[in-house]
Amino acid sequence: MFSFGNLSFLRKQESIKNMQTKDLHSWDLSYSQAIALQKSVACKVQFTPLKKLPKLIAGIDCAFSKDGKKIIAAVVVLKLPDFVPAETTTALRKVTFPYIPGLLSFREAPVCIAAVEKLKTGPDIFIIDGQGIAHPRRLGLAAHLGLFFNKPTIGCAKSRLTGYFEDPPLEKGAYTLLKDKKSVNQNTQYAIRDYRCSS
DNA sequence: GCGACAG
DNA sequence: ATCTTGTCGC
Repeated sequence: MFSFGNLSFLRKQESIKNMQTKDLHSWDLSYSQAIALQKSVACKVQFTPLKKLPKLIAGIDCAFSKDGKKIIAAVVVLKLPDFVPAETTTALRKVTFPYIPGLLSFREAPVCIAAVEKLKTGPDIFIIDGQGIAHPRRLGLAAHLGLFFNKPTIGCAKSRLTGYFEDPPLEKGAYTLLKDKKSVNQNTQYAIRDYRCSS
């Protein structure tokens, strides 16, 4: 039986845009409730194209203390298009949530948010160390933070969480699709379910 | 029922 | 994530 905190912002799914950092600390929900809430939030996500080119881009990554009891987030803001460093911040929190594949947000989002809230500049877009919508419920850490910040985010994970893919050619701009089965069959479906029209 | 599984 | 050891490629 699991019981975890840090889920109130999902509880307030009807007002994602107004979520506050303080909302991240007060509720205890079960593992299955957390999953249900991720699905519920993902239902409401809509994609909107960028209207103008970003001028500031931020990168976020987390590290842990040697004893594993503290989590540290660092944010680096770069000016575009020349990538000149503009600002950096860090934040440190106690670790309050275990690592569970699919629920990384509840472990890393709070400290990431704390670090971003220290920024004096307002980045137009974020690159985040984790999956975005390439997630079983379309709500990886990067997608989650994108909703929280109400800004575009790019999930930049170092390995696969869900689905299968073939390595793309080693050429600039090359890509392959994430599929739902370990197969070279071209007819396999796209791995990332769309929750916008389902429960 | 069993394996897979971001950081 | 972090640590440690073993293997591989340049």
